[in-house]
Amino acid sequence: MAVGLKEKGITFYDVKDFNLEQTLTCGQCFRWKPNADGSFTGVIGTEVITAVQIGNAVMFYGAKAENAREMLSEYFDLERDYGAIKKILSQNDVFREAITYAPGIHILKQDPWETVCSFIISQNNNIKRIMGIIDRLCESYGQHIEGEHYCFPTAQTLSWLTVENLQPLKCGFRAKYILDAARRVANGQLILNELYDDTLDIAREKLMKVYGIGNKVADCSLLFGFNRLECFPQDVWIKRAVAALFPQGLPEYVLPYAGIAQQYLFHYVRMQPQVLEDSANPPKTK
DNA sequence: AGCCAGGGTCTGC
DNA sequence: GCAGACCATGGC
Repeated sequence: MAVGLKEKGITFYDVKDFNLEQTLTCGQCFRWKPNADGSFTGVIGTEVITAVQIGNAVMFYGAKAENAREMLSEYFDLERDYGAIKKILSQNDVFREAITYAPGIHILKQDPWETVCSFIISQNNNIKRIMGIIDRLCESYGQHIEGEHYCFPTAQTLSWLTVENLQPLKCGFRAKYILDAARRVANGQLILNELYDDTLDIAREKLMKVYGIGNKVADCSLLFGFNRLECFPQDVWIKRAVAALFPQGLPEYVLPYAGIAQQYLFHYVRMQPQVLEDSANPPKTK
């Protein structure tokens, strides 16, 4: 059983436009695991959290911090009016379909360093394997919390390592990228907290000084780690979707929420790839 | 068995 | 500026 019966939880009643499962399995995070009872367990910062949704109520167990409620609300972006945003995006038929498929996706606000490091690992990789590498990274170099749960290793910790130290993780050519990012963060060449206040162009530029961070990883970091909702990361799936479904580009009214729109679209085309089977753009994959 | 994956860098035009 | 080779590894 994932949750002790006597453990006190934090409950958000009457959440709207939110689905825990959709949010945690749509490909924006890599450390939440489903339990047999329908709940999910993951680590936020230094705390092991188990979350469960019953209708419009979401309960979180395991949070010990004083400001846990606030922290959880921020992490899951529970205050934002997604209904209003979905209404705007739904003016477009494609986004309306994507939203209908998974209307409960929220953009998480994850730890910046964890997000940067995780999306470096994500490059030219598949989600299953990304999760395995990150598990091994945390188990090898993250602070132990309890049971099988570990913190994400700090940049300072990783900055001391060599590619040989990372070899058992099987992260391949990405090892040197992880180390460059860790060293830049540890020695102050890259100050992640600055990126909250920077313009998008400056923030991107700073991230892309890291060996191994290009446009896409920078945008994923800013979207999922800094809540920069106007970022529109383009991986292979989104590029395919844009080519097939938005040959003229995105509608203007989407741009302020392009990141949210992107996540609905990403999940939709990955789960329903047949929507990309357009006679004008025959997909390469059979 | 062979193509693909939430890409980026480097080289050569 | 752009195309193509190359990078590690394993999921499917």
